[in-house]
Amino acid sequence: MGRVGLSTERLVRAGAELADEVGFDQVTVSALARRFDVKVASLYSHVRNSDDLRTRIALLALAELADRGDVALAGRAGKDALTALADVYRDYAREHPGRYAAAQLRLDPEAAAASAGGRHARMTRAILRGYDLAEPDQTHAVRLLGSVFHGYVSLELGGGFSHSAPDTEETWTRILDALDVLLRNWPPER
Amino acid sequence: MGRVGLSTERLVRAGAELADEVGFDQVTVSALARRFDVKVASLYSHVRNSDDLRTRIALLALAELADRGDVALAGRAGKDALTALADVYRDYAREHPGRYAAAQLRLDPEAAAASAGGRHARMTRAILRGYDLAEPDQTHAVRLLGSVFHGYVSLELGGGFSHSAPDTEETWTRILDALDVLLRNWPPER
DNA sequence: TAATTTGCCTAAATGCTTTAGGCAAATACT
DNA sequence: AGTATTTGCCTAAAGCATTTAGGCAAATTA
Repeated sequence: MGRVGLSTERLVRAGAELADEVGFDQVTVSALARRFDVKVASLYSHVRNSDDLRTRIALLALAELADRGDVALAGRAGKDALTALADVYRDYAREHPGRYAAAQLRLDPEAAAASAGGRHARMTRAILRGYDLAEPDQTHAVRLLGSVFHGYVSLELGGGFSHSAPDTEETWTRILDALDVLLRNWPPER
Repeated sequence: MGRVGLSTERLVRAGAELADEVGFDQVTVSALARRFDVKVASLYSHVRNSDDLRTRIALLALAELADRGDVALAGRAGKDALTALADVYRDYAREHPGRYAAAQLRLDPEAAAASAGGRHARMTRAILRGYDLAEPDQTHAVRLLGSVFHGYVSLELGGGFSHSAPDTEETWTRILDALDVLLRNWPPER
């Protein structure tokens, strides 16, 4: 009967933890209510609906990722920076698979604008300052890096590379080596 | 009253169409029943449950993709083959976004074994025959290609590259150019 | 201390999932 | 053809998630 002390903040945080434990698509208003030992309807004062909850978890994940990226990039350049940011994504996905899945949620334009999406784009661009790429090649490269990071991480997480030699650790470092080489020798438009 | 002529085959096919129209996660046994103008329970004779339905849609998508890949690769090698297979994935995802999302479904080991997953791996390896890569570099390269294809396609589909110049068409061809160069100059282990 | 706001509640409607059991149409057998 | 069996879709019902409306009591403010 006493008050548990709910708030949008706490719900989103707990929702993120729940996502990491049982998967983002298992994050439900009901499950969250159970976790707080509170009736379902009580959550609807703090969160508009199920969709709103998920969107907020996505925004949290994007912000956390961007924060980690900032830290990782500080004082680094070139391949050092490339590896650091790549590892941020990969490590985050492995530590927080549910949050990482949330970060992939397709956001409506309003939420997207309020998200840390811009910070992510800027971080990737910052890496490319260590390489000699003029526009529009820089944008092409930003998109390639985004594709590789996201693609590799989500395939690895989904078990796409499982139980096959060589181990994924080795592949990851070799892919980063290869990207570094590629960025230093970006082919001119033919 | 009369019989509509349901079958697992037809349900899965209709489910795939539904996925393309409203999104894979909106594919529900109920929605499918509505589409056939049949009571929900009737579907349970043809499909074990909701999960079974989704898994079957995923297997269909993987098989269709592999079929397209086979056709595209026939008679091609080197960069030609690389571009052809890459376009298969990208085009399929744009024509059938719901099926493509389904193909990303995490399958249980049994379903995975019965899936066309192996064909996909073989196709990518076939491309690499046009380049000079020995193991374990070949596996690293297979994983890189998988990451780029999947990563790019899903980011583009999710609107990750939207409303920004240059257009994604241009980026796609430049990324394939870059991959071709990279595969021809794969950096040795250092 | 009284007034107001806030936090969680009960109640109820709607919709998806799944199981159990039934009847009639289609198919196979004599 | 007539009978037996299988198959296809049905009704019924229980369980759980989502969402809204309205209420009471604790916390906050005046």
